[in-house]
Amino acid sequence: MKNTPVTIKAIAATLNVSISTVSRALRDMPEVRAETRAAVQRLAAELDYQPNQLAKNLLYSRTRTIGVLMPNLSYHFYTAMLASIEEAALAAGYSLLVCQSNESHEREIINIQNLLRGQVEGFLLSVARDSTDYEHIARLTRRNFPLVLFDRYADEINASKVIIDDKGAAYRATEHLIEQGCRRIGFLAGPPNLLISNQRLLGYRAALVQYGLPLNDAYMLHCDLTPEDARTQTNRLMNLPAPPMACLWLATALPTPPCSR
Amino acid sequence: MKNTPVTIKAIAATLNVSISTVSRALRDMPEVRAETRAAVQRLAAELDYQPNQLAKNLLYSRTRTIGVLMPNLSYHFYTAMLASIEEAALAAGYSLLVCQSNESHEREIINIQNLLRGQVEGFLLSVARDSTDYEHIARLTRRNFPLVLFDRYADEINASKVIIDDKGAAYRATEHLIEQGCRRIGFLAGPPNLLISNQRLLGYRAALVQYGLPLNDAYMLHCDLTPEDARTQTNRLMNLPAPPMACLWLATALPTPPCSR
DNA sequence: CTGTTAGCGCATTCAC
DNA sequence: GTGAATGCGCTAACAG
Repeated sequence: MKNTPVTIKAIAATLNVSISTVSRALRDMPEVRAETRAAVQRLAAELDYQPNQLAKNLLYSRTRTIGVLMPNLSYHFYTAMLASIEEAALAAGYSLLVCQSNESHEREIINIQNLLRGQVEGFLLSVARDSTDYEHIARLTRRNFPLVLFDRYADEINASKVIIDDKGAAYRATEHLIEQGCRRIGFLAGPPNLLISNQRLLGYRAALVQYGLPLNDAYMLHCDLTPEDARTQTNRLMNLPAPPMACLWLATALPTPPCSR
Repeated sequence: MKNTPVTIKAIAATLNVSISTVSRALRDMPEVRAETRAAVQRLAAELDYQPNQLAKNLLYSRTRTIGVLMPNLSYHFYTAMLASIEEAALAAGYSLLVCQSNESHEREIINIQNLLRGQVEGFLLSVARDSTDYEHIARLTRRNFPLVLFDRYADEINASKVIIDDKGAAYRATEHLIEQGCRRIGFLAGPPNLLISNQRLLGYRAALVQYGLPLNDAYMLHCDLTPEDARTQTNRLMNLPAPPMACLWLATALPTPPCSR
């Protein structure tokens, strides 16, 4: 059960050298006689010695672990992000402590606590749908704790952010539809308390205004990111007396719709 | 930058008590005078004292962390599993170190190394598509390292397994199609070196035999789990002179097909 | 009720 | 070249 009973001390004892010599030999330090080093390394290999990372962690106060907090991994967007994050982390010799908030504010708080307890060196996080206040995150930034937000963010949070130009992108997408000849364009936005929803909505509205099209509230619906609600809201749009000729979705935030083919 | 400069020792110093008293007070041990405990706890709260988990880890040789190795999180099946695993882990006070092998044998080996280094207390893993030998996993079981396989397994691996009756399920599914009147049934199996692929294939074949239907090799294709190959193999089936009237997929292992609606 | 000591496994001074 | 001693932060005997 015990993972690694074989310690540096044990090696030192059987070889009749000191602990520090073993430590040095194992790390190929120059000031160690070749024969001694060889002997130590041979025995270490034989015993399948594994340095105790826990001890090193304490000594260096480092864990080489990054906490990742995702709203929901059933959105393919986040899964794809996770794959990339993992690749970069692996290349840098880091591991990932991964949690999902399931879009819940409370879960987000609990998870942050939990990750902190696991002594992550920093956080990557995308805020949950149901998070409205950000005190739990502010606590991190006040401590100057390494933190990067991605995709979903909030102006109140003073941290590095990896985001897109939500407003501009929505503007250009809307513009494209207008240029294709669409005059009635629907917009299925994400939850109203998510900043990216509103930014995109702004872009959409700006484009309509710019092109002299009417702003019709019936064409702008919010969706709470569940497949059910996505369906409900879509139906509401399509059942309008004059249904939209095209519709923009907050695609990255929507769960992959069940595929019926 | 330093996460927790405030240690138990610092508190002890400012309060003029011993380190152990602080330790005891903080953990609500009975043998501490009420006033002392109150004073300690007040100061600790004020300073936002956080016990150094690294030190505890070393002391107890425990990390409360479980390693999870998934073939690929873009398969919705694994994402769903991860959500459940996480829930159970959280409830038990554990964190998850998550890795993806991306179906690669080498990545699987590297990830196991990596997770071990992160000092996980045990593993949950589903073998990668490209893993043919299992020496890297045997190394774990030989050490008696806590390990549970799920979904994908191998007979050579001597560990607890959370799996389904692949053969029986495929048998019943095939039987169902036969009862619906299908006489030509296709079977799109997973990669040949995945045991679950073969188990399901066995069930399919057994059902055909049982019902006196011919075994036609042209109806049994392997698919390497990429969307591209899934499409290719499906086309091969459908372009047969007498294409199958129905087809069984190794659904859990296939990536969610891009949804075009 | 409280303080002192020892030790988790390792790296790192500082001596010799 | 090598060894003895110190400490990372904390808990657990063992005294008082």
